[in-house]
Amino acid sequence: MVTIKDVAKVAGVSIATVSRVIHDGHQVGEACRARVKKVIAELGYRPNSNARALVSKTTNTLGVVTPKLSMPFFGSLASGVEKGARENNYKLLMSNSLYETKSEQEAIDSLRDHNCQAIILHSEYSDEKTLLKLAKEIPGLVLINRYMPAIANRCVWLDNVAGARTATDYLINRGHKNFAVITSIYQNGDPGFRLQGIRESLKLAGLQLSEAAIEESTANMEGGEQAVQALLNKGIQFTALLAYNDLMAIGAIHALFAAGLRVPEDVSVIGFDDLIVSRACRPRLTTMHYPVEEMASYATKLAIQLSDTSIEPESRTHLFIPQLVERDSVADAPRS
Amino acid sequence: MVTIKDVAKVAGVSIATVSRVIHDGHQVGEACRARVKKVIAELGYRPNSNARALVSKTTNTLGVVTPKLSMPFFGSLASGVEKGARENNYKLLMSNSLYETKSEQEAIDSLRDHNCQAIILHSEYSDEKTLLKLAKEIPGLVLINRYMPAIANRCVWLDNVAGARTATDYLINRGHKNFAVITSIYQNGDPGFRLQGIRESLKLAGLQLSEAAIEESTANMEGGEQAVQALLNKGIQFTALLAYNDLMAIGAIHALFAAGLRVPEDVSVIGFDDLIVSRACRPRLTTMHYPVEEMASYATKLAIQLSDTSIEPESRTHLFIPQLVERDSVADAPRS
DNA sequence: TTGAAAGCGCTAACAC
DNA sequence: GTGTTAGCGCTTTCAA
Repeated sequence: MVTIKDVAKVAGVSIATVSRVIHDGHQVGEACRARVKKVIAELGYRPNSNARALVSKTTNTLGVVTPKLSMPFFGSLASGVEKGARENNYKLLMSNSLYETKSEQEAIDSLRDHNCQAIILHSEYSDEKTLLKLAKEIPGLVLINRYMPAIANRCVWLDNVAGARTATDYLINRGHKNFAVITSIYQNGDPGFRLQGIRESLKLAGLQLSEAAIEESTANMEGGEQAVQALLNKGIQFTALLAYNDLMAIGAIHALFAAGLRVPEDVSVIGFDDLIVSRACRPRLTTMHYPVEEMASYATKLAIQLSDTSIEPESRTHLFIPQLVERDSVADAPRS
Repeated sequence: MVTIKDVAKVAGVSIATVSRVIHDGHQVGEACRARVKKVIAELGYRPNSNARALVSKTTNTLGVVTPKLSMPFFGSLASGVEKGARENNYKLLMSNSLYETKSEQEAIDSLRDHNCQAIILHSEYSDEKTLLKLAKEIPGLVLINRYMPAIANRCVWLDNVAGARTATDYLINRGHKNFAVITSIYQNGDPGFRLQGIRESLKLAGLQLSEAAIEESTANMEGGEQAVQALLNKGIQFTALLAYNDLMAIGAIHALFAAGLRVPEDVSVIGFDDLIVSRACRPRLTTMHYPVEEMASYATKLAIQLSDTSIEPESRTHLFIPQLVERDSVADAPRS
């Protein structure tokens, strides 16, 4: 490993001078700078970032904590963070929380040991108190996909209620009157907000949504399938189905076809998230676009900005609005 | 920030003693150890990993370089690495190469600056010379999804040829005689091997595969669609279609249905990779399972092992075999 | 414009 | 058992 000393020795200068030319210091003579640069190139010298971090206390390192990278949604989130990090010349430290409060905490601690200046956290289960405490301790902490009024300027989140309302209104405008909903058994966070949006829109339109027409299951394809089967078994009549997310919507489509119903001719189905799978099913899924990757890059830049405590943080909110993506799983309500 | 000095002062011992109890040193008195531990807990002391890395030259940090995290395949890869890292108590540094040789190199360099001891690299475009040089310099470097005989014991790869043969043989055994193939325009790496496997099996079975029945396109859904349209436009007759990967297979299914052909009744389609999308399409895709996540964890453990140069590396090969996953997109050849 | 030197937080000899 | 001390590679005063 070639160190700053080696460079200094070969170039015949002091290590201070080498350090200066690395930092583009203008207080170095032309000839000297050129010589040092040449030696650096020849030796292939690269500053040791640990040493640098130790003395300067600035690591240019950013951490992300997400539940599980193998889920496409979080892959996109990570990708957005990576983009933001790269553009700002930051390194990216990554840790999965596996949906557990304990490993989430461990993940965060480990990032702090590394002097991460900025942290992007996707937390569903940690309670507000923990998060608030964390936010106080780490200036560069940004929450993604969660909103807490007390630290509003450090939350990058999606208006799930508005998204669900857009989806519901769209179905209403297409003439649908009989709705069913499949959602997650865990109603805290996103699922709860989306259900709320659905309820609001339906109520405003004077439409009924009986509790029996709301089926809870796991938030994946299998869950979607089971939920629809349950709905069908109960004899619920519906021409429009709102799913908590794309995966459930796709499971629903499978179950619907299996039951001899056509999508969208008999039943219109709408998803939420706009994952890549939504273009894989047939019919292609109409859904609400969740701009995760964009939000993640945004959150990254925000976190980096906030980590510089010399800058007064703006007290603004960072809210994104999901957009409807029309594909082929929704049609006008059939004339009955 | 609380340092080892603070702990020493409060506990009334020297920093060396604190360091010893941290490292579970058995050369510390019972009472003393207990007291130090108590102080550590009270103060919430956590060792600074940069300082630690600087002096001990061991960072317990592992890096991954993949093209793009938002692609489900790489998300799974990253997830597997994360698992391996977590299990070995390593931190994970992540960098996207975006399919460019230049940023791939930058990504690797940045990992080296951080004293990563182990690196998992998914490289498609770097040439062998570069890779070989890198491997020589970094003992803990492991290549995933690429095989180079010179460093066979540091490659974790998939037998694409065998996988393609399995897929092809399966179709042959189902009575198919008229084959078509859709593959990537880039034939280096995976696509080339898979095509080779197809050719081998077909030849062995005495079946023809005209060049016209092989259509190249981009390796995604759109590409799959276009390729099938091109095949159809050319008037190619086929009852079995082998796709380079799941995404192309799904695009193919869309195009087939659009053309009034049924899958699998008229045409059987088989994919490769077994991404989550393969369960999203209808019919569900029969495909070859690529155990990325498992391979990635394996590669991670291997890299960590190799990075410890005191251990003699085994000179074995790390080859994984894809398995057939039967779902609903393949049927017996129709009687003509 | 350049160099000497202090010190970031920690580990690991080496003393006692 | 426990303390003292010399660095790890670097940045950053402070002098010259």
